[in-house]
Amino acid sequence: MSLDARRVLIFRDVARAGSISAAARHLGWTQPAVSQHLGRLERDAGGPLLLRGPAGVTLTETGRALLRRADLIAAELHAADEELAAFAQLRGGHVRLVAFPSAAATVVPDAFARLAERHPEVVVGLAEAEPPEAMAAVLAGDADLALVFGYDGPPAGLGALRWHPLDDEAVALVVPAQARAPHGLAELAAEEWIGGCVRCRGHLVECCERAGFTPRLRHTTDDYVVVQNLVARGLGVTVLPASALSAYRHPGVQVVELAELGRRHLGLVHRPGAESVPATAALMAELGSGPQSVVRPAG
Amino acid sequence: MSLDARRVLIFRDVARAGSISAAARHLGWTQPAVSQHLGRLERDAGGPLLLRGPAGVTLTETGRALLRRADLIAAELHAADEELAAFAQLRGGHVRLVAFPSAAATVVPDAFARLAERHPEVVVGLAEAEPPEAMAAVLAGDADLALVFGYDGPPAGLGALRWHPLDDEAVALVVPAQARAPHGLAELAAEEWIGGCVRCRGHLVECCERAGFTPRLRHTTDDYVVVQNLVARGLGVTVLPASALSAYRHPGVQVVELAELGRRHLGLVHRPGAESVPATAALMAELGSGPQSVVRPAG
DNA sequence: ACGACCCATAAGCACCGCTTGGGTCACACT
DNA sequence: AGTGTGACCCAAGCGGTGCTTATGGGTCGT
Repeated sequence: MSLDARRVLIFRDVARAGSISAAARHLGWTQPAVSQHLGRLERDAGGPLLLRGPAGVTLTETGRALLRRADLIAAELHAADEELAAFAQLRGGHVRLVAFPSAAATVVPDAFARLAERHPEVVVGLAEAEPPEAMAAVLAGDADLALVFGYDGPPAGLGALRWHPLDDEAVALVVPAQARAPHGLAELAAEEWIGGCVRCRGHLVECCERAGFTPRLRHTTDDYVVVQNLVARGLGVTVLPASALSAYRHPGVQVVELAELGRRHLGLVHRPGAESVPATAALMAELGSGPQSVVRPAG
Repeated sequence: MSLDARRVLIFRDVARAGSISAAARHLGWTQPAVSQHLGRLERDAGGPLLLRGPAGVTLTETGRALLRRADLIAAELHAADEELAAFAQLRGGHVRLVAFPSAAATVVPDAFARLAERHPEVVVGLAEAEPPEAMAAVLAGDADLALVFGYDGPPAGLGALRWHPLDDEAVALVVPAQARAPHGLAELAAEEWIGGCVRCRGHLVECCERAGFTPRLRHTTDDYVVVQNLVARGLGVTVLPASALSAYRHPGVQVVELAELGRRHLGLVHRPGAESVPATAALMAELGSGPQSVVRPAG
């Protein structure tokens, strides 16, 4: 009744690949080899882990439970691998970072440059994903570190993952330059709003509802240049984090920082224990120590 | 460069046992077997993990780092083992059943009650849907089991799904009590007909066309009480399955079983392999073993 | 000095596990 | 309806992993 760790990891490959054949191709094996492993694993498990269909496999409830464990095991094994490689000093190790797009274009390259200067032997990998997906990637062992943001604290759904705060920034109201400067969100209940990315939009709606109204969302784009152009032409109002406004500021808009919009917190998410992997720790240090491109408000 | 999970766990045994020989005894192996595994693991790791001494082994710095990871992996594997054993022994697990409305109100509650008595930890879910939608739900993975019916065999559109027959019942002609008892469908070509649910209506039309005429459908309702009221008042004739007539029988109607109406087959539909998922198998057993509320005809 | 531990290495053989080559099934395409 | 494709499983074969036995070095105790 004891499971073979190797087969559990093979099962994970199958679950992630979506079919036995695809997993076999990925492993460089033939399909029956993987099939046999799964058969024995299911015999050990006492029931089917996945249902074979004409277009691949789908997990059973038992299989989904095992996959959660398998992800943890795979991630831990990978971390051990990196840690040992660093100890062996054969190479500096490998860090895989997932960052949300705007950070990937700003803070991350700086940190990568500093890391390359200080630890030239460390190899870095970068993928872009919004916070929920980024955290899922870390949880699944596909990444070591996720650069994410949350409003008024770490993002929701941390689960067993660890939160390592880096910085936080104000969120500001953006209205046309010629408009009367508002002193509260409630004054803008009648305006039309421009939404950003999914998470930003959710936060905007939340703040407005706390102020007593539901915003009428007209346009939606996550490009902060486009957003400001729309505002300058009077097509709506919006909110933007300070970093976006420091990267680009349209002359036709005015910016009003409001406490009721909360603050946007930037931070890293990782698995417990990952912070002791040298390469990961090095990247964390660079992301935390460097000159933040996130502009701190004067007050 | 990647570590073998099995060797990592063997290394953990050695570290915990304090010597290679002790770990070998614990594993039921010989000492060289463990020694060789460690050798290969250290080769993969790129450096020594433990120092061999006359009184056993002591971990190197690298080894201690690996041991921390190995403990986590072992714990996770053990947890997975227990979790899977719990599923296999039906301590927990979910089954989601989709049944057509009249069955959901009769057979299903009985089966659920028996299942709850025998396997109190199994959680069941129930949704109502007509056979085609129920089968689609199973195919889409939204349900594990569909309780459906078909005429003269399994319903059409099985596709890759499996059919598990439960029972079958006669379908009878329902005409006003004072009418002359018909001996065949063809005698009723001039009558007005009352249709039931979509599938039942389709089957009725099919049978009539096989008898040489197209029925004139006047009323349509899937309530078997209403249908019998309409028939009793001479507003039309219809067909009903035996179970509906055993649940309610209007005194003003007479019932004639006709072989040309075929039989209505009750059964379960599931995805291949699902029948051996413990929780699903348990519900299937209860649905199959219980006293059927579908009345078997005398003949 | 000798036995009792610890360990590694070498050679042999069994069996695990991957491959090859069948076959079924469902679906899409002609 | 026939055919092609891609999914899966099963059966048989064979190579290599991995366990065994056998042997030897090393360091402690007594």
